[in-house]
Amino acid sequence: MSTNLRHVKPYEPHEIERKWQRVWSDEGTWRVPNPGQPGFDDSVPKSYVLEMLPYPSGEPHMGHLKTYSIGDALAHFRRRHAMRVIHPMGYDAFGLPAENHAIRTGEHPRASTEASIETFRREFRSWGISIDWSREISSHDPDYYRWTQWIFLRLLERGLAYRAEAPVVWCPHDATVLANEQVVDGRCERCGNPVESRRLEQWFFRITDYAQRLLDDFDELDSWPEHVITMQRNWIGRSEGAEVVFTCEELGIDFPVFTTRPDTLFGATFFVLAPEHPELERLVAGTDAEDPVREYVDRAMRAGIEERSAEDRPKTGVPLGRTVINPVNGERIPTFVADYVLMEYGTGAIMAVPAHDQRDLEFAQAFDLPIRRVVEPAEGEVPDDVAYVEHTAGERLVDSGPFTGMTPAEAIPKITAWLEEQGKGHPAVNYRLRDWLLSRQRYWGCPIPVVYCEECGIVPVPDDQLPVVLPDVEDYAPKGKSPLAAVEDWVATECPRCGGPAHRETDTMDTFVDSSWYFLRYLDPRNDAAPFEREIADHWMPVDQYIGGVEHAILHLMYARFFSKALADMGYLGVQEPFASLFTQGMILRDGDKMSKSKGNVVSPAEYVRRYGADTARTYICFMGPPEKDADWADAGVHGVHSFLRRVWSLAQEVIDRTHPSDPPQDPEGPARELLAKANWAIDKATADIGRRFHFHTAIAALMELVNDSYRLKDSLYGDPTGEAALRFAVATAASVLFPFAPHLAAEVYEQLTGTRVWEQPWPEADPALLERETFTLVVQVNGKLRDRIEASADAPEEDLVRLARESDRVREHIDGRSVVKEIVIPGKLVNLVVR
RNA sequence: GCGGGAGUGGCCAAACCGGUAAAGGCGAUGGAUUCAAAAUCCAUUGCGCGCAAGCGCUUGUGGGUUCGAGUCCCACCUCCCGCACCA
Repeated sequence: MSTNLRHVKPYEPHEIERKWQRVWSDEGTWRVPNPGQPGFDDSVPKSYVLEMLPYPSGEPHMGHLKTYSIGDALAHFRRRHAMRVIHPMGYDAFGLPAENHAIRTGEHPRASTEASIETFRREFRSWGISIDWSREISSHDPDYYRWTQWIFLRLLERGLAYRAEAPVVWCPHDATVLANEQVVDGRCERCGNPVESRRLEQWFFRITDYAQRLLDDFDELDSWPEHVITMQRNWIGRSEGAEVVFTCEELGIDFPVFTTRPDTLFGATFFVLAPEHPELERLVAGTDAEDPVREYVDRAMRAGIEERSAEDRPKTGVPLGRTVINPVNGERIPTFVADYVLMEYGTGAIMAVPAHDQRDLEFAQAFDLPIRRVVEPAEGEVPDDVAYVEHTAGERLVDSGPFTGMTPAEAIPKITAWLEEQGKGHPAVNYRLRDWLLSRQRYWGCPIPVVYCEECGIVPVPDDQLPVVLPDVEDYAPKGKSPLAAVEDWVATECPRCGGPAHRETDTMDTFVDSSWYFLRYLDPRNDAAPFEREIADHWMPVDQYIGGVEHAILHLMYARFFSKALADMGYLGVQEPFASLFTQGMILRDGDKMSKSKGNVVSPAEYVRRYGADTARTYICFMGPPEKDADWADAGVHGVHSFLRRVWSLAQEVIDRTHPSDPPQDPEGPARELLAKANWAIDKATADIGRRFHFHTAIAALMELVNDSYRLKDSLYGDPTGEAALRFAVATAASVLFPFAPHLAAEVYEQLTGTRVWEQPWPEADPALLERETFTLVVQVNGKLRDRIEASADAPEEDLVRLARESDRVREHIDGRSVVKEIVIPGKLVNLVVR
């Protein structure tokens, strides 16, 4: 039995952490050169390990600690597997919170943001994260946003950025437009207030051009969580069907509609336009319907998007008093305006088939319109108040002219082909994805580099005049246009093309633009001739492992994919997909809840680093459970991990004190062999858990077992050279494998034991001879129930195992006269005797 | 409604290919140490019956496949996440 440790020097995390942080900082340990720079070595593979860059606000929170603890563990693990790891850091510094703070306090967003960056930088260093600080960037730095503007101009030249009037989402509280993606349940993602629909002229990126490629290229990815791919797939929302033209003869207007069910065309009994539809005015101008329609449209536009999309809302609408012609049968059907039709999906107009669409059915019932079934199931009745939309075997078209009797699957291509012959339609693919609205009527963002000239219209700012520097303003309050509009001497400029009077664009860019290419700037951060050199980018890209919160599953990740594809198409980049592998971490909770200031349950990393040291905080984060899952922060758990680290420290101090450096023993016996085998088992398990699955918690648990066994066995090992060598090896191994999680403690202990720097050592490899056991515990079952465990020789043949099993007293009791009808033998594991 | 994920001791969790369910941690109990407490070290700790050897039960519920199921199949219940009047 082990006794209390001899008196040893106590574990002083702060002293150790300060020491190693200074070494890493002074020596630039984590710097990695680019191709062409001194020290560049292409003989080992590169690995780009990247965590999502932080938005600097206040101080880092637990989520940051988790992201960077995971990423750093991986970066260290890969470095020690002979990879050149690039592991940079930067700040997503533009954004609303700093600006809202400025509105309240008058403090310039630059001042508060840079103060926060200083705090983040200091804390990241205090965590001992292995960053190549020479590559640090911030999106609000003119040296950075100059190139954001440059990329915008390239997209503009290529027609991928454009200005257009369109129905857009407006947040009255933040007084700016938003991207569709920034609306959550009809509310502004930032401030939580209901948003409205407005028709405004805005800047867009033509991401819809890339909809199909954004879907197809999921195949190119190495390892992304399936649910993230699914979320993006749903967001892009590809539907196959047909575009069909309905014509208003009286006015000679064609109305194309998109449908996934051209087989139900003969069931169309009316036609509906969205309130935002641009042809509405023309349809009703000068008719009796004009006033009621205008009133309905006004009301629909005033109602918030949240209200409009509320569930179970009764269908409303107004007849237009016009008809359109159904191209398949020449029938004139009435037209309506109704807000259940959305302008942003399809063409903003639909053919209504109440028999086969639940929404159309509800509208038809409310307005007493005919319901005509044109697809019949093979058997069974369909209730009157339910639209028949299923696709079942044996269903057939009815009352559908020449297509009657076909199955829907047959009819869809035939009807579409017929429409095409008539010039009334064609096969079509529709996407739910909308173009990315990038302009914001706010101050703290990257200025959009264009001017408006009375003669020349929209004129890009020439490259040699970039950056368009964000000027200081007096008043940050939003007034429906950007605060920049008030800076008259900045706004007034001359046209770069004709030299005449012109004014600058005063909107700024969505901050997601800044973060759509930052991972490329890290690669060539001081380049002042281009955002990055293609050769350098192609060397490091793609990001081999990207790590961040699942909240960016759609927005950031899709935008960055789009930017990469556009840059690749323009020849600036050699990869289509920026992030080969993605890992989405779970949240840190407190008492089962998200941490938030309003709940008062926020715990800050700094407090725990101060109390226990960074190694404890980081190791605890990695020990809490599988990192992809949410996990509850528990002070008792932190304490447990701290005890473990202290056990490692104290054990090492005692071992250093009582033993002498030596090589690991060659072929030990007894407890020395047992401990050596345990150390090799721990290496094997931790390597697999970290490398294959990111299951740091089980890797750390294996180290706990190794340390526990070392405590249990150490007193029987002291005094014997072989035993002491095994003990030294076990403790050095524990430190070596612990290094990715608790780098300071591990570096200190490893140096004490071996005189070398642990990060310069290759990752340990388990000795196969020591992974194999001479004996194993044979599990003996009778009829599948565990009846005995017998120590058996590892190389015993199957017959011997069966014999051992049958000879067991406990097994014989359970056979008890019955006969063994089957013997199942799993070598090295168990024998199951089936008796009857 | 559509799509995705999850349910294992008092709590967090492990069990990777169908083969000893519960490794590791927290908590709890007992002991050592201490004037005492904290800290530390050691031991016990799924539930039930039993003095004990032992026996039985146990992975949300109910079925099935199998010599053997936490793991595979079917049906259901509960919870979480994403999207949602998407034509």
